[in-house]
Amino acid sequence: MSTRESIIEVAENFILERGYNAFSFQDLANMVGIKKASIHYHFPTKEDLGKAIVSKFRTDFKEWAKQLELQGLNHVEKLDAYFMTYKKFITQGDKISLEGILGAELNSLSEDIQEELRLFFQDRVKWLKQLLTDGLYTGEFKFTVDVESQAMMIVSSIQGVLQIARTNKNPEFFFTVTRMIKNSLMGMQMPVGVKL
Amino acid sequence: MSTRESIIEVAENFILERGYNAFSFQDLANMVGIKKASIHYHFPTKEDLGKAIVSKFRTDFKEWAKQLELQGLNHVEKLDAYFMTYKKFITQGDKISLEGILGAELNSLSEDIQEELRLFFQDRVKWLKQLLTDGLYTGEFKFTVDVESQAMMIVSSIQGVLQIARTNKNPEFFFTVTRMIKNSLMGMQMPVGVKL
DNA sequence: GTCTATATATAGATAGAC
DNA sequence: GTCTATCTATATATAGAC
Repeated sequence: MSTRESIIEVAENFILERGYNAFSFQDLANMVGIKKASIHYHFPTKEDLGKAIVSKFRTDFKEWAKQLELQGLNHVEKLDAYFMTYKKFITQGDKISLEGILGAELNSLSEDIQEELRLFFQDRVKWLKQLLTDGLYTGEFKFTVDVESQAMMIVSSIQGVLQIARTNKNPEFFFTVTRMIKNSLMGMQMPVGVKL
Repeated sequence: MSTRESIIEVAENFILERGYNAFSFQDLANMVGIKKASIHYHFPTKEDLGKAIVSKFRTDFKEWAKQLELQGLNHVEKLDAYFMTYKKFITQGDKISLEGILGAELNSLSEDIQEELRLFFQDRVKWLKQLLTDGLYTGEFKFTVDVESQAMMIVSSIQGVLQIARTNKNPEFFFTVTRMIKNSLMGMQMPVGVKL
């Protein structure tokens, strides 16, 4: 892995763990094992680094979606796969989603990063809307609200529960919420008495 | 209003707008109209100020809940009132919820503030669970999942949608999600074709 | 209770040697 | 591409006068 890639990886972890405003080039340098001036060689400003990371997330998501298509999954399985992309944040390290942290810090970020974040959000909503539309058509999903609202509800609750699960040190919340979303979409009722 | 109260009010706005890590005592001093050394007289450290603010939110919520009881509202109206406590974040200023921003910045906050935030979250979930339980009993609410999961779903989606609505400059998302929550709780179906 | 002045540390960033 | 050295700005925080 190139130094540039190492920097991005370390910075990405810092952002998801602590936030964009709570790590420094010095922190990066320490983790990567180079001096902080060297970080500036790869990313002249912190903003450049921030943009590169959000951009990478967009690219990675598109690649993920492309690979997913090759797996011949049904729409319920694709929904599960979508949830799984978030599961690692809560089970592997003390992280939340990129949208969650950058959306929270929004007004302290450069306009460029904000815009890239909006595009990232739109990518995901667009993908979800397509999934919901297709799943409705095949009969796998049975909800009655319009797909846009349904997609909004999904992204909102995922983003929120990741933060809430971490704050309260209870990863189980994540699974409770994703299970509810899934059951709701499939027109099923949740078994009464599920305890947290 | 005392200087101490002014400081808290200004700091509160900064936190909800930019986050805890993106405002300084100098910023506070400028807004309040005193020198930054004077801020330290009221709050020796930034952490003291942070704790005071989360603590104030807890007190305010308890007071709000107490006042609400005096108004003789039914459970659906109480739910609406709960939503309204968040509405101002999105309509009055470019803010998100305290849980949202501090939950996102969690790992950069002191353990004391984290703990106070957990208590704040628990206050709200406890209140919601009681509302849901009572509303089920009266027949105003008709959901079948356990109240704990339902409460989790509500707080998650509210927290998430506040951030998403702000990021995408679309306050309407907030109303879409709260309407869906309400309809879901009341066992109603959302009208098809609601456009965003 | 608010001020001026200052201490100390660290932030983001650049210059220039190797 | 990485380093040492340095710059400038700003952060949190304190001392002590008024």
